[in-house]
Amino acid sequence: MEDNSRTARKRAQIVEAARPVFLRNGYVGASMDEVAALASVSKQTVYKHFTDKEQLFTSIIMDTTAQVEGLTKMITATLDGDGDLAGDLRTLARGFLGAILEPDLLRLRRLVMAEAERFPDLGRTWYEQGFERSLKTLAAAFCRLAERGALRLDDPELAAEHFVGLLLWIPVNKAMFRGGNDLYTETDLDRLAEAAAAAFLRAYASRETA
Amino acid sequence: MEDNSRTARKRAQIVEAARPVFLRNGYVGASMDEVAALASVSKQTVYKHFTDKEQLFTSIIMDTTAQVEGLTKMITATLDGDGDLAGDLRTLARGFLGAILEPDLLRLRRLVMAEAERFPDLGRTWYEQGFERSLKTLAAAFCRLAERGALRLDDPELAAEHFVGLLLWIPVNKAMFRGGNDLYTETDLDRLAEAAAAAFLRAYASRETA
DNA sequence: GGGGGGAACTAGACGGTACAGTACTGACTC
DNA sequence: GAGTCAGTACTGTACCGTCTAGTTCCCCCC
Repeated sequence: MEDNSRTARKRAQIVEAARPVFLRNGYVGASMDEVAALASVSKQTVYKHFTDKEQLFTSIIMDTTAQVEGLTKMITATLDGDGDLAGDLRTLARGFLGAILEPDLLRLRRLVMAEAERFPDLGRTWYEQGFERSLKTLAAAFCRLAERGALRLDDPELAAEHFVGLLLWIPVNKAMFRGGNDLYTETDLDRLAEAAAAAFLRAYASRETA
Repeated sequence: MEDNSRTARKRAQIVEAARPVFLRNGYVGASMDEVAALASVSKQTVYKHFTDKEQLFTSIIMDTTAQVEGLTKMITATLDGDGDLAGDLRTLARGFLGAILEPDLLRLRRLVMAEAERFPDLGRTWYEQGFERSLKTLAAAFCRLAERGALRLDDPELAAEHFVGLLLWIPVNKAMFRGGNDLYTETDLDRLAEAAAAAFLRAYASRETA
């Protein structure tokens, strides 16, 4: 499965080292010398694996889109049970918050957005692979809930968009504009999740369950 | 009122020229030589008005917080009438979308977020002056509506956060990750505003008006 | 009204630094 | 022993902030 040849190992070293360098300093601010030094690799080796800085950057960012798997699993695991809908939505919301406020993911978001004009394909792909894919998974789960009569919705995708909007707009913006990660306590996050789930249910629960 | 002395004029020239340079290239990518050239001003003059690149940057970003006035006026002008609430909310939502998807404002958001770790004060101030202030204005307007019996809400600020979350999370993220400004047609925006206003009313309208 | 003094300005060179990408050498690995 | 790698020097470029020298503008006073 995983290629353990020397070439592959060196390449992995470079990628691992380059990620934090780009995350910390941005594309322009990142130095290839620092990448090589941090990877314990010579610059020649870096340029053997990646033609130039640009290609190294895009490779690293594109690799991160695989992390979405975690979110999609969380969605189906939480919503496809038989528990009470309100509790499940709260749990899912809380999980979303925890995942998306992870400091490294925030840095990645900042970086991709900052370079969205310099690397349009990068931004578009990241949005589609990360953002839209989890939205579609959520919409599908809502669809199943609607078929069981728990939700009332004409447009599952719109409902999914509204769910994440209610939940994430405020905390993500606050976190994106403030460097620190001590913005919210655990109970703050619980409260945010609770409020978003409740508002969502008022807007989208079928009448008999309310 | 406005200072027309040579000093003030030169300073204005520099600021006007520097804004697009920073917006286009980011903080690290922006060149002071380019700023001076674009302002038709010598570098000496630039450094007479601003001690260094950092101070020029923060001055420019801080200046933009004044633009919030437009949003707050829009809020009170739209919601403090006697018209039907649903229509007013739709109008307000549509206005928000138009304003926040302005390409230069998007670039500014990208820039401030990208530099939020390098300039923590900048990000925090921008968030508080721009973001929280309009949220508070909106919450106050909702409060007045609740007192007239049109809305049912325990926490006006939470309701305001939910309103903008429903409305903005999806289109703003899409726009931030994709460079182009041809993302949405006018009718797309109308539809987004309509859907957000409707969902908000389902969650927050008092029962008798539903 | 018209000089005159002084601050503000232009133009460009310069020092110091940092960086992308290349080239070379000697050592290690398979 | 052949290819790959570390270490490092090197080239060319870009940029910040300073400096010098000469010019223009503004304002006050006669």
